[in-house]
Amino acid sequence: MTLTPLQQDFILHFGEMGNRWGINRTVGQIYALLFLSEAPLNAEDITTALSISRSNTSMGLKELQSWNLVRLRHVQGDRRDYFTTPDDLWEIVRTLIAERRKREIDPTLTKLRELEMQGPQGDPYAEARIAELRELIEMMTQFHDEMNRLETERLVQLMTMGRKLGGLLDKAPNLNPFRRKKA
Amino acid sequence: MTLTPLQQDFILHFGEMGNRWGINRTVGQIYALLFLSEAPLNAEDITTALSISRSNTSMGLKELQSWNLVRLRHVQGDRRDYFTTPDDLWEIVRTLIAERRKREIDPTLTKLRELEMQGPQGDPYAEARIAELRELIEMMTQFHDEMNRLETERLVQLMTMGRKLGGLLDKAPNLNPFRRKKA
DNA sequence: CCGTCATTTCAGTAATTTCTGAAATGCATG
DNA sequence: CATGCATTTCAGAAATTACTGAAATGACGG
Repeated sequence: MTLTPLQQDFILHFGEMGNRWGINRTVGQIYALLFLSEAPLNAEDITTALSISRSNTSMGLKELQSWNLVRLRHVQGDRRDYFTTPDDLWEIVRTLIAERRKREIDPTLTKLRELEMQGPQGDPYAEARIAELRELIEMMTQFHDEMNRLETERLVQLMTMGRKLGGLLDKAPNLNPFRRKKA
Repeated sequence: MTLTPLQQDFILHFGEMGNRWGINRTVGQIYALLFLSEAPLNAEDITTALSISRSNTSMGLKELQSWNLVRLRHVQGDRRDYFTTPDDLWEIVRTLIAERRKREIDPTLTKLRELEMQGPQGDPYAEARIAELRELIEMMTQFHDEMNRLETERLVQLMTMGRKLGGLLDKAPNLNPFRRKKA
């Protein structure tokens, strides 16, 4: 496995960004390599392409699988595991959002509910703050569930509406208690 | 500064989650403490409440300021700096999204554009993949810009529409080339 | 079952990040 | 312009995370 300069550049960037994305450099690089490769790659391919140890590749792939970011494939007459990323970028985005929610949001929602279950503790401000935060997170996760239900085509329609979105909301029936707080 | 059990529990949770959110434990704890405190706190308050070093507090506050997550306040006749979090949770969410975009998305968008500027490199698959990724990120960042322009009231209206959202899109004028790909 | 090859695990090491105490800097007041 | 506080900086220590090579496990074909 030898890389083109374009691949090199892209892979190094993903490696650097890995930290910020909550994965390590190697995992970012493995993902970038798979993302740019049309054909599925096996662990040996990845190991040589990135000049890392075989065990590091194994751990990186395990991590990517735990994120549901790679797909396992098999090639006829070859017992090694091959990996790819989905062709559909929207599928990748959906996965990323779902997994980040699972890791970054859901545990906190659980904790907030747990704290509220314990009832008043004589700290009204903190209790109100926690309740408000829980409500907001619930609203956002419910919205995410709804967005997830939409077909990609609809999602793209919504996202490309631009300035028209405000106008469309005007036409919507008055569905909820938050609408028109003041006016 | 002595903490209630409720505060303790919440603060420890935010500390643990800090890693996953791309900040460290201390920064998460400082934020949690400020979030639950009605009155602004100074660095000394934070240092004693969390049993950390004064310098660690200083660095943590600097980090939170770089994220625009805390507000600096001053108290009459006291030359120390006091800190709070915004009362409005939606403002906090907007800030979080904006800052994460700045750190996690924008640099990659820049890099992708840079790679495309270099023109064809004889690797059509990788080039197509990069172009597709750039387009998707551009669509999402533009959508984010639009959402950001909406007043909170409108945002809440949109988010609480639930199942009605699909129906509303039906009523929307056909604005874009992605709509109705097949049918 | 045996041998071969692929993958995973794991203990030790390397690299990185976080935290501390001490020193330096900044800044308002008398 | 010295003094007293508040804050920041920074070098080293402590803690955590990432990576490697070697050994263990698994899985298939003969």
